[in-house]
Amino acid sequence: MLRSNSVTIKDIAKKLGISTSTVSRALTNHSDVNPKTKEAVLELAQQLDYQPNSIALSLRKKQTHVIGVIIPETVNRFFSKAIGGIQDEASKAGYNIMVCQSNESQHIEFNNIQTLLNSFVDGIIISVSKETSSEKPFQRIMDKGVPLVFFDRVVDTLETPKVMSDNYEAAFKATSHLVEMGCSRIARISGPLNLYNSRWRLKGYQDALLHHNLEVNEELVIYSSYAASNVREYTNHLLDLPEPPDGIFAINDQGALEMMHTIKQKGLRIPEDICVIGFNNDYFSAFTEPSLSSVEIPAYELGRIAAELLLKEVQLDNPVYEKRIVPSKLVLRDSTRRIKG
Amino acid sequence: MLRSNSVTIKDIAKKLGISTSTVSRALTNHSDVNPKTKEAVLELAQQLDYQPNSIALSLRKKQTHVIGVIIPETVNRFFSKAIGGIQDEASKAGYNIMVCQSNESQHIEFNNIQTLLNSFVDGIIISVSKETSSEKPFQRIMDKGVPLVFFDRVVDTLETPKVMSDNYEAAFKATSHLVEMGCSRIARISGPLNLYNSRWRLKGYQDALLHHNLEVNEELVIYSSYAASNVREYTNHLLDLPEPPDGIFAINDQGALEMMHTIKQKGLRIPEDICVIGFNNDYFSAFTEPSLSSVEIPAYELGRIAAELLLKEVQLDNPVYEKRIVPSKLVLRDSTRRIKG
DNA sequence: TTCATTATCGCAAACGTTTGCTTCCTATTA
DNA sequence: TAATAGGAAGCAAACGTTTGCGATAATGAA
Repeated sequence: MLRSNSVTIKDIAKKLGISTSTVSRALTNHSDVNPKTKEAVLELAQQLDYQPNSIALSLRKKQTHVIGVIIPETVNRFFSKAIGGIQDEASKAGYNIMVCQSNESQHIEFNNIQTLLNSFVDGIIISVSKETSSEKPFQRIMDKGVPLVFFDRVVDTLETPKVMSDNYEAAFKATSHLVEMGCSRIARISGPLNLYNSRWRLKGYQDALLHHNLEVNEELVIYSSYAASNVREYTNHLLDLPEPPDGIFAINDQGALEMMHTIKQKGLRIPEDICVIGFNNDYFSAFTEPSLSSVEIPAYELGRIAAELLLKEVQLDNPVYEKRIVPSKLVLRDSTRRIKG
Repeated sequence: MLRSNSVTIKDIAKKLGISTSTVSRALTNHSDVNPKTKEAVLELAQQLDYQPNSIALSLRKKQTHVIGVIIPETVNRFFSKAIGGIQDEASKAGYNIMVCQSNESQHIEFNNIQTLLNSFVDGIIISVSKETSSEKPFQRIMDKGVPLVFFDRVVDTLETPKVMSDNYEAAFKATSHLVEMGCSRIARISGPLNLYNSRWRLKGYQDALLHHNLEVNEELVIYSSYAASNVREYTNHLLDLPEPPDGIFAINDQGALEMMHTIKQKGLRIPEDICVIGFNNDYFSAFTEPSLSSVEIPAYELGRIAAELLLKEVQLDNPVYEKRIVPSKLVLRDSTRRIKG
């Protein structure tokens, strides 16, 4: 509030008996300024610890050097890693980021967008909430001429840069791996199908089964929200089936961990009786009992590339609708390591 | 860039044939404006989807409604939870947050401060890096009249609001619990001692031992950075001691998990041969084998309170140096559950 | 009718910059 | 010597608001 009045360009001008224009030009390395006065300005600026007022700059230049980021939630390790990538790339270019979380709510997500637009961010990077079904809010961003980049959870129908992992292929690989380990009844815990990712992962899972001449059994597919609340419930449901699964492709490592816990409580052995593979390769997965196989999605890289694409869009005037796919990696551990059945 | 020129107060004024002052007054609910014109302004504003330019407002009012947050790293679940608390509290008051991570580097932390000050944030919430030793940068923030609040990792010598957990008591409780479970040679993995938290946790550990008439044995204290790289190394070192520990108070759950893994590989049983207790109660800790006892620090609440204190400081003009301690909670599980003796 | 009061509104400055245009001065050239 | 070029600097507008002050008109009272 009573912010000690910081030194402005005017102070320098007054103290040097010159006009603000000249000071400005000296500071911004423009032409039309005598080397001597320029030096004097720079010296005084340094001495007075002058810092340009970025608010005034933003108003004048109509750009804030801030990019907005909307993610479902920070506590999700995948997204916090992605934020790291975004931030590193942004700060390299002199940009700051303003993070909002949608808490997986379409409504909050909409508010976030409003907030960021009102703050005049130079661009927005977003990974949509699992509720999100309408593309209107995003269309609105684009209509306003604000660069927009999707990452991971994309809205595929919009003509704007996107970066995501090879969801289909990742699921195909993971499922095929289970088959190769001798599993024939493979369950899949799927995310909500309005998410592009969930749809393609499910398709990858299904196609992998077909590719190995296995039938796709709808009773082995669980449609879960990402909330971890009912993991035990559907795990027991699967295990109590007349013909229970002998392999599980979980929604993520967190879910897989809890599933393994439930499975073991039931007296079943992993991987002998049932194989489990996760998703995202969380940091604890190497230390679980048994250690958990997983699919590694390079979250940091996803974020970094998203920022890269956005900055390209912000700085150049001609938009390029680039769609970048980053490869995933199968990380094999004990939870799927068994002699072929 | 080619941001479609949004509608301003001028547009409304022109279209209504009145001055911008009147429009402003109508919009801000000031006096001195005819109810009829006011209504007309409001209606047109709505119709044109007028959004006040927050940049111009910031310049004029000298406040940005943005609060800066500096944390060691987003991927650390403790801090991402805290961010959640900060954000929820901030947005309730119409504030946005700008997050920077120091990556545990004092140098980057300094840059972050610079960045945030240049962005004219209305206040700063910070949890210092583990490298941080100097208090100068923070003094500088305060000298500039920018409200500053520390949370969790505080610099205790500065006269500014702080919120933290009861580190001493938490460590005392955890250590005492191990003693009560029959441990007499309890190892402690400590964080770097320039951190206030680490010092007090160490003291709580030591005092608990003394309180139970056990000797404090320096060879059982490992000074670790938070980097997880050398966990296996020092775990083996401890286990290979002539008189190895029969209890471990780990630096956090992540470290504890890896330690448990190493311990089991060595053929030792948990908790029979050695008890392990962690810190922070990570979400996987209920599912490890054995499940991991831990100390729960309410990170979200810590963040929320930090924002609460900061906003109080921002909005009122007279600063209050409040120091808030939030209680921790022992979460007991199988890794310390054994018959005494 | 006249004066004072009040309601309503506009003017213009201010926040801290940038920048197109103008101005002034010096030095070069014919 | 006069014309001109060009270097160096200032003026003022602009970005979108808010707000103190003054202006105008209408209203009421005397």
